[in-house]
Amino acid sequence: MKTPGDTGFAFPDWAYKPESSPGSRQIQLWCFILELLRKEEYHEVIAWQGDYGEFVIKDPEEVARLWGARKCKPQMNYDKLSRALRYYYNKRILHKTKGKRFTYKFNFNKLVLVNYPFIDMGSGRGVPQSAPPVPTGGSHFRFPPSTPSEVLSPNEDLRSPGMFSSVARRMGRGSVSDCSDGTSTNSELEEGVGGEDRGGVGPERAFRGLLHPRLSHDSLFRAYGGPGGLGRPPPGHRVHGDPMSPFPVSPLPGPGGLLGSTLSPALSMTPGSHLPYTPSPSLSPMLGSHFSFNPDDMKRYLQAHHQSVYNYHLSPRAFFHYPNIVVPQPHRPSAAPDKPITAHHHAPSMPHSHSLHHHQGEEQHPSPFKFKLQPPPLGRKQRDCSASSTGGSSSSLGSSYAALGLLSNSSSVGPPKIKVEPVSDIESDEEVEVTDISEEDELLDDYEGDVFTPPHPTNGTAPTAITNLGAIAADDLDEDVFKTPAAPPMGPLTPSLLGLKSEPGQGPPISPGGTLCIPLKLRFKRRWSEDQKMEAYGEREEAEDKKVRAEKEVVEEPARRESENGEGPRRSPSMSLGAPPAQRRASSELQRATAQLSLENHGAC
DNA sequence: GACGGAATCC
DNA sequence: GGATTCCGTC
Repeated sequence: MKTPGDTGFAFPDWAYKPESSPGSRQIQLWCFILELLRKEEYHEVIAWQGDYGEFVIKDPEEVARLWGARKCKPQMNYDKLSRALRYYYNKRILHKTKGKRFTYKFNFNKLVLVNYPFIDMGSGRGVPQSAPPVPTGGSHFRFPPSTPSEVLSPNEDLRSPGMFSSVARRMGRGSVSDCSDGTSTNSELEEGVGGEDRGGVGPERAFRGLLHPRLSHDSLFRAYGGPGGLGRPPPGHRVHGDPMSPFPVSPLPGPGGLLGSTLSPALSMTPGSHLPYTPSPSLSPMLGSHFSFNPDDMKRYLQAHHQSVYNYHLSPRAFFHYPNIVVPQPHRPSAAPDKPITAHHHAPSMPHSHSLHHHQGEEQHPSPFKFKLQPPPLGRKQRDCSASSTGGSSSSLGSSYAALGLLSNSSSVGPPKIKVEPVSDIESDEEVEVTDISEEDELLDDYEGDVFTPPHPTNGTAPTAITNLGAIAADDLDEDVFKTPAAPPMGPLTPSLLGLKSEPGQGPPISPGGTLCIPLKLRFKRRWSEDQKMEAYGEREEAEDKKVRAEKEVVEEPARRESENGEGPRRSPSMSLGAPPAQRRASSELQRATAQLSLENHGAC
């Protein structure tokens, strides 16, 4: 019923490129699907419906026929087509909306990667897709006060179609990442939770969270189109409270969808997955700024998002990898190892979450790494196997931990196949992909008692230039984001924070070395050698940590299980910060500079 | 209906 | 690599 055009479902143009690329005669299925979704004439066959990015195939056989026609496969049928669609699950381009027949959901986040390969995600490490592992599955997280959602009155007609379409396009431009992958994950969560849990951090909040507090509905409306704009909902379109919607307020862009199109398709399709961090004011600036799905804006957004996510203690998985940018590796608190780890899930505790630990050897915790046993998405056969093999858990544990020592080759462990993944490690796309989403969700809860330890730069992405985004987040976001409810248009997470150009009105950050007015590049140079030393030291430390940690885990795990609820050595009290403010600041400087250089380099492409 | 393995095609 | 085809299973 709804199409991007008539509902404000403003997906970026690239998402609708018929053949993806001019010379490509081999249209991909997802492109074809989008194509159909975009066309009014096929609304009776396939249409957007439900959650953002979600669509329902109303006439499976017809869609299959059309697909077959396009591919010159007259024998095509829904069974085959659906098989192709299922292959997208692992690729995280698409996922199934459970419980709804013929209903799938796009994960545009992934598609962004596909269409923006220039955005170096770090050799295969894609967007932590959807599932930016939300610390507590969304139900425990609480926005910091003064989030846009609180600023915007529920009565304000943010759902105005006109506004949506236009605002959406604007905002959407700024929401490329999602981190979501969470999309999938959260999608699962959503269904599992049945919507109740979304009350506090529901889609509405999520979407509202994208609006800058300062941008009233009116201003947005005026600024971005107003009535009659793209996205005017066609008659009969779902509106607020539509029973068809799984949400109190349809997250769908355009018709009834609160800020629907506001979200970029690239952004997690699942509001719930964003909630934990979407509200970050860091995204707000994007609203008013000129952001579009062009490389530069995309990169800016990604960075902002990256940091934003980090600021919200999301799993490292939720991070993109940028060239020369390596996520920090929070060190576990050496001082308060027993500290309840749940605390770190709350924004207020953030200030101490991400430090430059790896630059401060003395502050480092013996091991920044944490490992989490994660059952792999068992195939039917595998499931059978594991099911029949009792005690698989323990045995797998053993083997898993054995694999731990390998770290980079956990998959090589023999059966029982239980994936051992360093919680802190940014998985490669493939790794993420093989992880069963639903299981991930379940694991998210586990994370609650755990700590998301940022990945270690073992991915081969320009290990030399370490840009500690986490530090930035901890350094700046913590200080600014939550302190300035009524931030100016450019908000707390300004370009400078993102390692971009410094805003004229915003003096460059003061660095320890009194580099206040020194250009980023110069500051960068000045810091370079110094940081190199620190990094070298830090990396050695980390390598050691990992090693020791892995060994330690292997040894301790059995004991820990035995002691059941004992106060055994927790794997992670981590989110402490080990770096002195001054050093964090210094590193932050470096990161900014690096980020900028990185952007500049890419911008030149 | 949905899933996913396996073989195969292009 | 991205389907397509077939098929067993749930």
